[in-house]
Amino acid sequence: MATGSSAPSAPAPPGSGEKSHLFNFTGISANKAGMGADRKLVADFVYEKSKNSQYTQHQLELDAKQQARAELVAKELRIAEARMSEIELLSERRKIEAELEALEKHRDLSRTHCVVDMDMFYAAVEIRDQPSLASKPVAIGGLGMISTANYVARLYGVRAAMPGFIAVEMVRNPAAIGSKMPPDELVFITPNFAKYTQVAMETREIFRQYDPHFRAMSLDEAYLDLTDYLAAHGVSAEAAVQEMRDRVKARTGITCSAGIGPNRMVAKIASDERKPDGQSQVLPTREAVLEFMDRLPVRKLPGCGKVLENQISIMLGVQTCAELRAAAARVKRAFQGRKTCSFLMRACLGLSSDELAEEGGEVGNVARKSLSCERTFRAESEPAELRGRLRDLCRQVSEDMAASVPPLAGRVVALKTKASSFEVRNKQISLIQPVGFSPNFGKGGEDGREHAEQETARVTQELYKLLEPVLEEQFPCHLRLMGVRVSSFRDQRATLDKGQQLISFFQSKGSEQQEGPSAGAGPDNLNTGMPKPQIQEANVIDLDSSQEDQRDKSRDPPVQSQSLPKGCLKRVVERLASRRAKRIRLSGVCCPVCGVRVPEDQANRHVNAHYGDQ
DNA sequence: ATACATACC
DNA sequence: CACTGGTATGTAT
Repeated sequence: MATGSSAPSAPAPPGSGEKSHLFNFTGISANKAGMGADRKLVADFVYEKSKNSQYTQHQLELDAKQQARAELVAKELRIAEARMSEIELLSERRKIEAELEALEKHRDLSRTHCVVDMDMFYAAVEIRDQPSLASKPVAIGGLGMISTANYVARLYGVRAAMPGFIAVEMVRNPAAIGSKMPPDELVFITPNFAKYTQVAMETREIFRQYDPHFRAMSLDEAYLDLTDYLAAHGVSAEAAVQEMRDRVKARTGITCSAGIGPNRMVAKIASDERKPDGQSQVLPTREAVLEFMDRLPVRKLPGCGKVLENQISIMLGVQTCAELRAAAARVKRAFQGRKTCSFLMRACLGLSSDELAEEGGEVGNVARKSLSCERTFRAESEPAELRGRLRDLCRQVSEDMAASVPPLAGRVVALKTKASSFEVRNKQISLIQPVGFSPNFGKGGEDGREHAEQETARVTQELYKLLEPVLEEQFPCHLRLMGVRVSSFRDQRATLDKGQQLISFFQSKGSEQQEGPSAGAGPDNLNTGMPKPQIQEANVIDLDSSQEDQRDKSRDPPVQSQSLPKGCLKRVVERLASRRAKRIRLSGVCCPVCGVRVPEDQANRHVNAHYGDQ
C-alpha cells in the first residue's frame, strides 16, 4: 500500500493480518508526514486504538473493495499489455507523445497566481490570544474530532482530522509513535468560529488589495491572481507576496505561507513547500514547472487523494509525477474514458485546468449547487426521536435557504443516513415544482418578520413531509447520523459575492462575449481538472427578470446566449450593478463562509451555524 | 437519473 | 467518553 516511502508499491498480501491495510485510510502518506513521529508507528498506533470499532471495520471494508478493484484493473492491464505487439506499443507511444505535445498548447505562463494559506489557522488564533499555550500541545476540536493541531502537538503525531481520543493517547505515550517528546497532556480548545472569521476578514482585506477578485476557499486559504497587480506596480511576485505576508502578520499576528506559480494548481502545491511562515515560487518557464512537478509524489496533486494514489500505485507502480508522465500510455489505458485520465495527464505536466478553461471557453460556475445540514448523534433507533431530529434538520435547511441571496428553492431533496455500522445511505427525491422560497421572499415591508417565520415554517414542513416517508422506509434502523440536502436550485447563482464576480467579468470582457464568467476568478476546476457547467447569460437575464416576474422558470430549457439582442447584456450588467449597490446598502454583512448576506446583528450566529453552533 | 464514494478544508 | 460538517464531483449502475 502506498502509505509512505516505507512500502511504496507492495500490494497488501491478502489475509496477511489486520495490518495489511496499513491504513490506506488514515491518509498518512507521502505528503502528510507527521514531523517528529514515525508515520508507520502512528498508523499502527491509531490502528491498535481503533481496530475493534465499527468505524474501522467499515473503513476496512471500503478499503478492501477499493483494493480489490485496483488489483483487478492491474491484472487486466497486464494481460492487455502482454497481448500487444511491438508495433502496437510503438504506435501507441507515438500517439501519446502527440497528445502530450498537444496539451502543451494550453500551457500559459503569462499569469502569476498565488495561494495563501494561514499556518495552523485556528490553533494560531487561539495561541495568539493565549500565549501560554504556545509551548503546549494544543488541538482545536474535541475528543471526537480535531480540526487543527499546533506544531507542538504535531511533534506527537497529532494532526487535523484525527479523532481526539486517540490524539490524547499519543501525547500521553509519545514513545509508542517514535516521538522523542516527553509525555504530556493534550490541551483541547473548543473552536470559536466567529473569532476565526473575524481574523479571516482582516486577511481578506489585505488580499483584496492584491487581487480584488481573489477567491477565498476557506477561512484560512485564498487564491489570488497577481498578474495585474504586478504589472501595475512593477514589482516582483516574490516581493509582493513577501510584503503581503508581512502585512497579514502585522495585522493579525498570525503567519501564513504562500506559493507562487503560473497557474493555480502549481501555486497551490508550492504553498506547501515552505510551511510554516514561508513562501515558494515556481518560475514561469516550462522547464521550471516540469522540474518542480517531476519530483512530486502524485499524492500532492490536488484531487489525488489516498484512493487514487493507491490505484496509481497498484495499477501503474507509479509514485511521482515524473513516473506518471513516463507512464502516460499506461495511465491512459488504466483510466481510459474517465476524467481522471485527462486530469492526470495535464497535472503531471504542471498544467492546471484553468488554462484549459480559458482556452476552450468552458467556464467555472461559481454558484452554490447544494445546501445541506447533517448531524452526528449517539446512535438511536427510536422512531419518534429520529423524526424529531429529521424535523430539526429540515428546519435548519429551511432557515439557511431563507437566508440565502436570493432565497433558495430546489427541485431535489435528499435524506442521508449513517447507521451505527457507519454504512451510509442517500435517498433523493426529484420534484416537478421546487420546494423553497420565492425570489421575492424577504422583501416584505412591516409584516416582514412574521411572514418570514411563516414561510420558513412552511418550507420546513414541506421538506419534512417529503423526507419523513423516506426515513420511514428504513425502519427499523440504528442511526448515528442524519442529513438533509436540497439541490437543483431554481436560481443558479446563489451568493452576492458570486454575483459581483459575474459583474466584474462582464465589465472586463465587454458585452459581445459569448462565454460565461472567467474561470480566472476562482479555482473551481482545480481539483477535478474538469470544467463545470457554464453560467449562461441566460441566468443573468433570469436573475434580472426574477425581480419583476415570479413565474417559475425552472423547467424551461436554458436560453441560448446567441438569441440575445445586441446591447442587452450590457444593460443587464448595469442594472445588476446598481441593484448590487442597493443591496449592499440595505442589508448587513456578507458571510465569509457561505457568501450569504445576513443582518449585522445576526452575523455571529449565522457564521457559527455553519459549524453547528459549537 | 440515482446512489455511492472520494476529495477538499 | 469514542472517527465531523458542507460542498462539489467522479464513478458505477
